[in-house]
Amino acid sequence: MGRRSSHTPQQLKDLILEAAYEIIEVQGLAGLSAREVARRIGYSPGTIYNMFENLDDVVLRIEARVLDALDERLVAILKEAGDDRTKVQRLAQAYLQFTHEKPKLWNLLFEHHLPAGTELPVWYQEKLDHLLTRVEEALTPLFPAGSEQDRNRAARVLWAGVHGITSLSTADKLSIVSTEAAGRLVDDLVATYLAGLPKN
Amino acid sequence: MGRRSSHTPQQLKDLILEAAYEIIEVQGLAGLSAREVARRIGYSPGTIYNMFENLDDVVLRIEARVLDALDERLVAILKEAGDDRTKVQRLAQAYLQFTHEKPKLWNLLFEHHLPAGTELPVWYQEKLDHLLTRVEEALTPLFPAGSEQDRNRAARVLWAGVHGITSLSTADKLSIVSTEAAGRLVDDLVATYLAGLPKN
DNA sequence: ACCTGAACACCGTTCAAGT
DNA sequence: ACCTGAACACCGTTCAAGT
Repeated sequence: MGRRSSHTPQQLKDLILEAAYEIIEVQGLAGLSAREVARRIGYSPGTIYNMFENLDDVVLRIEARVLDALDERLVAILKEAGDDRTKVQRLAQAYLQFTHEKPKLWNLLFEHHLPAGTELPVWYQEKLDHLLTRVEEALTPLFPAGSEQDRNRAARVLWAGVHGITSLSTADKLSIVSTEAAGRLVDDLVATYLAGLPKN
Repeated sequence: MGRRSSHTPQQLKDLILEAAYEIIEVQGLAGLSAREVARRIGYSPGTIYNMFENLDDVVLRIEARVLDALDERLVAILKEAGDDRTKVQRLAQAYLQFTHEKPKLWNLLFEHHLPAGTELPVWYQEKLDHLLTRVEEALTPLFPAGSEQDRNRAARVLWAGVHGITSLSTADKLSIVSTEAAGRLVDDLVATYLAGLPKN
């Protein structure tokens, strides 16, 4: 059939991504389908495949938006004035808050798996590395010069630790009842871990 | 149609669970379908629904087996003699090792979501609580009497922290390269966190 | 050139009907 | 009583054909 296009390719891509974003935000990855996206934007399913390689490609671009949104928040905190340890605490709390605000979108990053044999794109790994860099930055004043390796290990441990708390708490798998309780665990992790670092 | 049953109901249930376990172990949750299970055991798809409520019910029972298998390992470690802090380290390493041995089965616990509005069954929550109890047990000698609340918070923080490291490392989202590197992060988390606890 | 929509190969789940 | 398998309402993805 075919009809005269009423959208530029770029507009069409954005339309698709917006629709996918909304579906995931409300219903999670399980609610997403190419056919549902097509229905919402008033195009046929085939159109999705004219604009993107496949559904995984669409999902990966939503993930990119989520990673960028979190990065913005972390950057804003790093710009604030404040005590070094407090800044690390704020980063951790910002992560927790972000995941509790948009749990389905955040969960997407861990629910979604590429088919076996497919690797995450390089730009995706770079975005992850970038987030880790924000934590490393905040930790720099707490480590003596030349101990980048220790600092980077600490950044990974704290990052993963906060991730574990948020992940188990949003999944209701930590036998805690509230977001506040999760916040206390995050505070405790950061405070106690930092207190346990070798003095310098 | 219908044919004379060649299996007792219990045998049939076990057959279904075994088939589902194998599919998930090799292909992950994405590879599981009621039709594929039926094919493997030589019954029709409808039979799955005679024996279980639905596919989620089957998956939940696989999850139960996984949780039980981890619990067994933790119990074995608690029975060993050894330094208190070392025991906590061993528990954490056992968790890491378990998740790296059976990554798809372990991932199941976090990939699988019940439909909106459905809650995890009570027995599932109890199994989770039970695992947490193992960590609390190992931490008891490290806390003064009467500080159960602090101890339980520490157990949750360590549990979630180790979970975060294993989860991000098996998903390749921590910019680390090896299981050994993940092991070092786990050691560092436990050692540094325990070192940072208020002295008693 | 752009977009469609039928087609293919799948799903989960139900339930009337057959042995 | 037990089990089937057709039926319903979905999927992702492709690609010949229509405008």
